[in-house]
Amino acid sequence: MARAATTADAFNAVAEPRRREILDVLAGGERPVNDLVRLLGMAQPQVSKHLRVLREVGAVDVREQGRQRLYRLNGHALKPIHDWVKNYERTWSERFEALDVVLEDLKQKEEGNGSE
Amino acid sequence: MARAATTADAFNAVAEPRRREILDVLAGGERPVNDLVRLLGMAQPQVSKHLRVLREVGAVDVREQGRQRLYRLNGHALKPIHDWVKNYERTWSERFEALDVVLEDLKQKEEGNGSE
DNA sequence: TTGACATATTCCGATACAGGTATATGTTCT
DNA sequence: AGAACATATACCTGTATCGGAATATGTCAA
Repeated sequence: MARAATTADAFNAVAEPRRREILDVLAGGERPVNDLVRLLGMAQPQVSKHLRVLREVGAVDVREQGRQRLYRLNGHALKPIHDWVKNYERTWSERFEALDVVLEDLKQKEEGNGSE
Repeated sequence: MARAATTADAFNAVAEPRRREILDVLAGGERPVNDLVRLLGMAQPQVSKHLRVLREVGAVDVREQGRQRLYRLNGHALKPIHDWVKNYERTWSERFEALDVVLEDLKQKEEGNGSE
């Protein structure tokens, strides 16, 4: 078995920095392909290919308008990533560390009550 | 050029589901390799290999103890992922959508003041 | 219809992965 | 020293990628 396909899920699709850049631009609103080509300075075929991957994982939607294709962000596809990574926020956030202290404290008291 | 190395950054390292599983276990505390092998039901060499990748991107630290190597989570390496994805939270969170409405409203009023 | 424009697809070559299996390295115990 | 244990590394194979270049598909305009 080789590495999972880039289209396997959002995690794999978004591992490519260029695709994140594309999403970052689309976060500002719907865009035709050529806008992305100009704004990101990448070749048109590569943009189309990256967009295909993003479409396959549901991170973007397309709409046809004349000879243009307008791409729009669909952030829903990124929710699983957020859901997973947010559980690690405590490892660097002071706010969560403080919360951990409180919870640990409560736990101590509970144990005290239970045993005495 | 081929796909970026799995060790290129946390995004690539974490695109592999097995490696996320490993981190999820380590979130519960320090563990020797064999614990991971048993808990995740994967072959020992694969676990070692995944741990190497996670080490190279700084997502885990190792500590030697006798013949064991205790691996510990280092969530800091995941912060860039969180920082990136959290900006998309508005696309699925009702709370953020409500905030967007408020901000849009403020913007309208400002424009009104400016032009009259 | 011909041409200009917008986008997608195809073919290429190089690269690196992931799992499997075998083996190497290092440590503890007797 | 030798055996048992814990972990890491090496080698193999199939596969999917990425960028580049060329080309195909589709739409509008004169």
